[in-house]
Amino acid sequence: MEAFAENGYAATRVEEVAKRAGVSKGLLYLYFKTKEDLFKAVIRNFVSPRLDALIQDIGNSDLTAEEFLRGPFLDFAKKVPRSPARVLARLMIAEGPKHPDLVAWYWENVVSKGMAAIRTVLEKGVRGGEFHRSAVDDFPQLLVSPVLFAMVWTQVFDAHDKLDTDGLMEGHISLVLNSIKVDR
Amino acid sequence: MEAFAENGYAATRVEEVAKRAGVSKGLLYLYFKTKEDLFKAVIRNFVSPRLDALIQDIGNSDLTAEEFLRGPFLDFAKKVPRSPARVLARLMIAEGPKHPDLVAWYWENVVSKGMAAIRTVLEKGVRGGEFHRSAVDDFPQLLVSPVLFAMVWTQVFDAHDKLDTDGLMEGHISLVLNSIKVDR
DNA sequence: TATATTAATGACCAGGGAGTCAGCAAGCGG
DNA sequence: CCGCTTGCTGACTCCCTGGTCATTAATATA
Repeated sequence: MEAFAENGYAATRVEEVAKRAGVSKGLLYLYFKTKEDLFKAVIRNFVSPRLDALIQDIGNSDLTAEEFLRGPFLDFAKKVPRSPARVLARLMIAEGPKHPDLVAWYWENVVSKGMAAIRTVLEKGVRGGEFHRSAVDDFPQLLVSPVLFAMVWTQVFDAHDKLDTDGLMEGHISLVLNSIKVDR
Repeated sequence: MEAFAENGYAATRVEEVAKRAGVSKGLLYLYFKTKEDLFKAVIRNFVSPRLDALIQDIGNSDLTAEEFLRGPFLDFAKKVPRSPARVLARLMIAEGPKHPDLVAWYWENVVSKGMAAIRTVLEKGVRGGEFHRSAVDDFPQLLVSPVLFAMVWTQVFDAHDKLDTDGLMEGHISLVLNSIKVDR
């Protein structure tokens, strides 16, 4: 994963992967048919455990929708943009279009589930009278877009302008809540 | 640009670029010292004219801050995610870390200027009593993050879930305005 | 200890691509 | 018409890397 993250798929040498793993190139070809196979396996093995941990982390709590957004969701949003997971985002963006089945897998196992989870929370907020109906109901992506943005920014522009990702996320959540909360 | 956009830097053959340009590989090496040189020139030549056009487009009008966001800014935000410019974003994300001087140039000529422009508009809104002070003043990135998000989404996940980018942008702007506008 | 089976190595090969360069073509000046 | 300059070509070289496979090491079995 480190190797692919640093150099991208095409520029990464299989031998380099082998070296970092402390094995010979030949061994990799005993376990993976091709370089592409290896790549896909690397991605999947990177994602799966983290995904499980995340689902566990967020869990099914009895929080209100706002508490959920200010709590577990904000925690997640603060953590991810500086975690190793951000390189995954860059890889998926860069290499995705060339590996459609990998994207399909990622879609099914990560993105669509995440989206569904967010929809559920928002729906709960609306039904419970906490939130107005608003654009985020139709476009839950609006809740996550700063997360992706921060992941990208920290990898591309950090040297030129270090982004306070925690502040960004807090600002984002408060901005959104301020817009959708039913005021009493 | 097409070639690099399709395959990424490493997987693009210089000969392929030459073929699409209708010249020989040798000629490219008369004008560009190396493949990397060629790549940087391609990016710069792609960005520059569009940037000029954009600046012209937005211009200095006498719109209120809200009118500006609902007008020229929203137009821009709707147009970009499905324009050829989106492949540029993918390329910068994918290849940026390997070409620091290209990122530096892009930062100076595009990103920092864009950010400054947004700050100016928000500042005007606040000073004119249209807007509250809010998180977007500290993090103007929050205004653009859905644009980047949409550019990425349309290139990676369109096959699985076609995103209504226009709707997303309209929703975003109304959400933000709803949050920061001073109500009368 | 001897033998069979499984795990792992790394030298090797074939294909491909970045970069070079001798030479061809086309305009230009006399 | 002829030399001269400039623009351009594509065959060639050399290196690199994905993938193979004969060989060796380690482990299990008898």
